[in-house]
Amino acid sequence: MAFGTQALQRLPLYLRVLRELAREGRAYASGAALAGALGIEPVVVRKDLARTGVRGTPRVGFPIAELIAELERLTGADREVMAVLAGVGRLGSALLGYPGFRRQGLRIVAAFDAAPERCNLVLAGTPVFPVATLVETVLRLGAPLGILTVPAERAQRVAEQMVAGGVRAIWNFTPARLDVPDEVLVQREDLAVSLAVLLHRIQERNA
Amino acid sequence: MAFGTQALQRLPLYLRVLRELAREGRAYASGAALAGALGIEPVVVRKDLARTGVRGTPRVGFPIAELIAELERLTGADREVMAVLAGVGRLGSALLGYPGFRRQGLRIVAAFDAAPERCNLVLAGTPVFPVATLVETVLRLGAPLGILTVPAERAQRVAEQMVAGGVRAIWNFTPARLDVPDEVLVQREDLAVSLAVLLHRIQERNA
DNA sequence: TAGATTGTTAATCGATTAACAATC
DNA sequence: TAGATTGTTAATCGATTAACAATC
Repeated sequence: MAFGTQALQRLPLYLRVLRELAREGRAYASGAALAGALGIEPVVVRKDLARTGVRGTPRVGFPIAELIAELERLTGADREVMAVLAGVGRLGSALLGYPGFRRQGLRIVAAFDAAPERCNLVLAGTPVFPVATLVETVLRLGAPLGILTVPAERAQRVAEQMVAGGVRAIWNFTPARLDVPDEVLVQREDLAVSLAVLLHRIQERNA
Repeated sequence: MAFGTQALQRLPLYLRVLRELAREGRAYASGAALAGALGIEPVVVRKDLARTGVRGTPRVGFPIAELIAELERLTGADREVMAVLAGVGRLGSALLGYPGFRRQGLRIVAAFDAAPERCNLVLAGTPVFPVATLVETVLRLGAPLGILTVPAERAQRVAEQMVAGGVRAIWNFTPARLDVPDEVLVQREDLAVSLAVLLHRIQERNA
């Protein structure tokens, strides 16, 4: 069963609430309880959960453990994915230190930077290498995912090196549009876009 | 004319391409040129631009300067918005140093942190104060926007302090759901959600 | 006039919401 | 049996795509 982008974005939110409920010792959760915790409509929850294949019981709710397992599978949290990160600036080191990623199955196994003074360090458990060694290191490690946090003007070149190293997907935190082969999946994470949306909404609300 | 979320997210992308074209000395851009640069369909560009109210000329294209001015207005980049930031950890300092925000009209006028050793510094031009002074400082400055980059377990409390200080909107970088008055706009920026979407897509493509 | 490009209307697609039947 | 909750079908809404008319 395929999930649309919107439904997909809700899955990790359900997961978070369900883990909280599991920690409290609950075994079942109603759609209404999940909806309430997230501030969304119960029918949305029922539709989403129906598509996971996990069946609820009327008057009882959905089995939490089963839902967690299935949602972890759907969000990729049940397996480890090796990643490399290029660009150990402020944002790059913030991502290296982000504790939640590990829980979602992301293993950043190597980082790269152009500045010699940032190389041969270990940041948050991840060794930092000179960017010149990126292609060979990614090839050797076989990491399928590249995280791009370099300055925008270097983004295309480093992306190409990642592709040469064999990554199948790039998580692009730069505003640059990347020209890479079709089979390489690029997900853009653009704070400037988010800020523009936020500022527009603030304006709209003031009007 | 109201923009939906999707259309709204494309506006800053048009803006970026148009600024680039303006820098090259171009005065007009066709919808097809914009579409090509962004990898989207020309009809989407025409629809979006039609809603800005800027009219194009057949065989010529859209007037770049006029479009830029209108898109800056729609994305809030034509006015300054004062913001305060709470939580000067790795992510918080990354945001303080992000050069693009300034260009979009965001002025982070004060930052706050619970750790004394991070207070009374100036980071990327922004002074850092003890979080205990947040309410009074925000009241004094009149900043309408709060940026929340504290640990998740402190998010609710700091959000309440921001609201007490009078912010009208919160840009929430924590995974916490915030319970604030309805009139306070909350925009969530959840990297865990993005990562889940990315991992799902990687899995899907491998299947 | 011919051709390229904008602008618009209609069709399609996907997501959300409403209504209600099924089930424990 | 009654009532609460799940599951599903139909209606609505919004965004995208297709087709084509209008314009320079």
